[in-house]
Amino acid sequence: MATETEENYIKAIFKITEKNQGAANTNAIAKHLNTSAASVTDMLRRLSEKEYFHYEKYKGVYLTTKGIQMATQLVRKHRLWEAFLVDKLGFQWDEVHDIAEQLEHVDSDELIARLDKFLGNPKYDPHGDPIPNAEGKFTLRSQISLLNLKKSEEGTVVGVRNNDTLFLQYLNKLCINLGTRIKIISENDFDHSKEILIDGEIQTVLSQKACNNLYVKKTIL
Amino acid sequence: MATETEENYIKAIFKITEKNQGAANTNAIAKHLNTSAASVTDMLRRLSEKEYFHYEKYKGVYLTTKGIQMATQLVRKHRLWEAFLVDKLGFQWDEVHDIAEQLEHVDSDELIARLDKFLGNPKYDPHGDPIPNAEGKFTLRSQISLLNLKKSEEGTVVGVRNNDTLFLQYLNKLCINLGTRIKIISENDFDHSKEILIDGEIQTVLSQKACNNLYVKKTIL
DNA sequence: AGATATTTTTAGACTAATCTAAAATTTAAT
DNA sequence: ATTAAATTTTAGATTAGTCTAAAAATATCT
Repeated sequence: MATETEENYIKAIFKITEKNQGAANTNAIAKHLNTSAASVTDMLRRLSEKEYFHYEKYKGVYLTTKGIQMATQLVRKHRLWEAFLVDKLGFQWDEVHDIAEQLEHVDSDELIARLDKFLGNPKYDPHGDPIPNAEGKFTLRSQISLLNLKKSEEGTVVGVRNNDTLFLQYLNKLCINLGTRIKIISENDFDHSKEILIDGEIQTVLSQKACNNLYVKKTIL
Repeated sequence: MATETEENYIKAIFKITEKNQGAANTNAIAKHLNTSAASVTDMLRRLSEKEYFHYEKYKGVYLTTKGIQMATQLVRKHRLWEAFLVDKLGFQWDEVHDIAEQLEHVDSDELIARLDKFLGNPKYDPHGDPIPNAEGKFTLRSQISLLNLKKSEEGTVVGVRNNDTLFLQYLNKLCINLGTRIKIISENDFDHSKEILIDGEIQTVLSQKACNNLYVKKTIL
């Protein structure tokens, strides 16, 4: 089991990398945890032995699969507790963060499974943020166009911007339907076209215009 | 705010003095907290500056009013969480202690007030132990579970904890009803079962689970 | 009362997490 | 391409909580 401090470091790194798209640097983590850069370096050096993340001196840090799993479960716990505090105890949505911050460190899988069920397996917390399931999967609520999906990210098709027949026929030919999984293999900076993988099988290229027309729910993990 | 460790020391001292009627000694605290006597001495010396208790070398320790208040609030929090885990999340009464042990350290008076209300201001936890109110007062039980009846003590059945059909049928078979007198003949330290005498006639053995489920009014002898 | 056993405390050391100040490295700018 | 600025790391210290082994105090038993 990880200590509370360790869990907070993992969560901070997760949040920073989620936002910044790239390694989390020492100063950002220090600011996030309200501690000194020296402390962070120290902690990263010791914690990196536990393989939650990759750490290279002066190069910042990014989570391993193990680290991402841990962070996702923490997010799940945090958001379930927030849902409990608002839905059951009648707190306002802006009063619950600090309490959930404490509750999320309580260690019991059984507790979280039962809490989830008690709340009716909610998909979103009181802030509208998605609650990961026990396996760590969750979809972003707001659908985004494929334009906003970055390299190596994945999403599920949920719709199109407009029902242009030609576009729908085009999608058909590519075997892209509602529910189809799409992964971004690479992005072309010149014309903003994207190389994509359809349902883990077919590989093709979509133009910027096509990407803009296609809505997906982003898959985390 | 006290650290989690500090809170655990206060609670241990409270429980020991509650039982032993007198100062809590070093060894007892060490055993209770599963730590060494040396660590306890060390902790007592440092903690006594915070005026939660009086400490004199070699003489043991007893709580001040401040310490008793703190301990009582911890007990309140612990028992409210246990009630939540059993009544709302469907845990068994014997599964909740370790989880409540973690939850009780979450720091928010507002949270506890709302939890209390949400549970319907319960007077007793799932083990039949009384829950102190926000001011630290709690009602003495006139009814206690058979668990708390010691060897050679006697009581009259006044109720059951929950109306589990199987349990009621079981009681029926043993000729145990409201008003039945029960005397404890012996206690088994291994599995906490008790040998009992029913209405001065029938002798049998009740498991810990059965004892916990059966409420009696203790007969003053 | 004196010897023995038990309990408690001290001494010294360890780990996790933190700090400040100084040194090293990377990034940005002229 | 140097220099300046920002970032990151090291060095050395601190605090809370813990440990073992040894010393000191108290309790127990003839």
